[in-house]
Amino acid sequence: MDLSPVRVRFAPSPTGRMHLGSARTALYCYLLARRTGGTFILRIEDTDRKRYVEGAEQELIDGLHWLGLDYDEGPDIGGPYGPYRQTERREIYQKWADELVERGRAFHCFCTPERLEQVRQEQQKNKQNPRYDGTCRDIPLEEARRRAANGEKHVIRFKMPREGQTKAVDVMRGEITWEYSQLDDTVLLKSDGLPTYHLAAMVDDYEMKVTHVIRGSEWLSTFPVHVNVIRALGWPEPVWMHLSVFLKPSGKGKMSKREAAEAVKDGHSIFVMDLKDLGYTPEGVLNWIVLMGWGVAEDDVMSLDDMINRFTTDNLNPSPAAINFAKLDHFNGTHIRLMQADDLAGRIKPFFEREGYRVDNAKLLKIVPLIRERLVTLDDCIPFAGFFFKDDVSPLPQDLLAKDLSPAQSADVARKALAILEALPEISHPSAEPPLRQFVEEAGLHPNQVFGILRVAVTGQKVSPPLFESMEIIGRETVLARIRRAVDMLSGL
RNA sequence: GCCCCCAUCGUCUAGCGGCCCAGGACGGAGCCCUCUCAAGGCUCAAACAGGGGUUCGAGUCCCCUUGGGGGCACCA
Repeated sequence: MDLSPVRVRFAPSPTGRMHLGSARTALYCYLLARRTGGTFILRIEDTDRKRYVEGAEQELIDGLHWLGLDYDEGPDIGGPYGPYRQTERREIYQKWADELVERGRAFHCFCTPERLEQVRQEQQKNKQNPRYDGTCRDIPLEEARRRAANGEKHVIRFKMPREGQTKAVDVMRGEITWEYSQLDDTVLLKSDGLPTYHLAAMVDDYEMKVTHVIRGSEWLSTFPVHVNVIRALGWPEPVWMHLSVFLKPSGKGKMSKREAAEAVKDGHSIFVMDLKDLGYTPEGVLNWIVLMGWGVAEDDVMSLDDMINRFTTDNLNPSPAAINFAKLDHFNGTHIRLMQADDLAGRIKPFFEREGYRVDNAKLLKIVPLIRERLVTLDDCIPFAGFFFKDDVSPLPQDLLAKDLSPAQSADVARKALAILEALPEISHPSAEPPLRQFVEEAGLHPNQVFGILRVAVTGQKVSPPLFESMEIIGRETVLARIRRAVDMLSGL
């Protein structure tokens, strides 16, 4: 791979929520830019005002920031080639559309949408490929300009050659060939004066000196249109990469709305900002998506910096990839375990607060080592450690029963353990474990029978962080009070 | 229907003609550790879609078939 500095852009349209596919495209753009010491640009492709969604641009920006994919030029921070929002660049597209018309490579088309729709249906009925029928293709330029000047509604279409073939190179796939007979006179400028993607993106990439285009493979079919527009204008061609699509977990087809909803049901989502709320970390998400379409032989746990150092366009994978949420869970848990205690504490604190707990930082820092290797997502801190911040716990009586022991026997065990702990001036891991273990042994019980009762008594739950460490954090008086209460409950069974 | 793309374990992938009776990771199974749940360690099962070529030799190159995906808008 050539390592000279690139200029790449992530160019989403603000028409919906930021999903995994966008995130991966952005990530690869970012990696290539950072790897080569190049520039990463954010450009908003908002030329479709019908599909424009309020707030979508902000979610895109938030998503990139959350993931840590900082861009060097963009709508909110500016840059030398702005503006970076296409609706703010209309005159530029106008100018180049005119240039194409001037060069005889584009033409005014006055056909109404209704007529075109009719033609399309006719063609389909006759089993022909739907395509522009060329009605306005040969209107003399002066006449066309006169009609346009008179305010007649029109679009500008690219005048695609009628015969022969055209070729273009995608780095992942090599050379691709199309017959011109299969290509259409694509609309470049809409009747509202705004450009379509096919013009806008090419113009902006040229004006913004983009050297490498990384985009989704849904653009592969219009790829020949794009290279023809660029060549008609005599512009230098960027390096092209069309990333594979993400398939739903079953591998059968693209992620659908229904599928997306299904994912949410079991705690997952294909939307970046949902993942944040669900307790996923940028590290986990990034590590997960970077490996979908780009493979490494070994050592697949990577930080963003690792990815930058290792990324290369040489082994990008063109085949579609099925989304596998189990793998996200794995990477998320792995990165959580890799975090420094204070870092992790800072990240789970908002999740406790979201549940309404008042969080003491010093206490939180003591809890982190106890739960770190148990968290798959950050919000798992609630089931594992929520009780640390509760004034009281409410164990289920039947949960207090030890395996193979009657209520009376369980109560007896609890009473004896209580006595042992009451004899201690303070309850800590080192002070509490030896005498309790000794008791277990002398009583001929299984450790779990004794510790299980205490766990439920003290934490209120059957699954918890390690018992002695937990008791130490909770504190002697509270621990004793809770065990006394458990003794009472057991006696009443 | 037409055009284009893709094809290695269930999934994500390594492999760019001999280093591969195919490596890693997730998931699965088993064992160990163990106060619960995890984490961790060890072990196992699991793939080159099929058929033709090319070559001394093919997962790797070519063709066909099959399967999958994307697209066929005044949407991106």
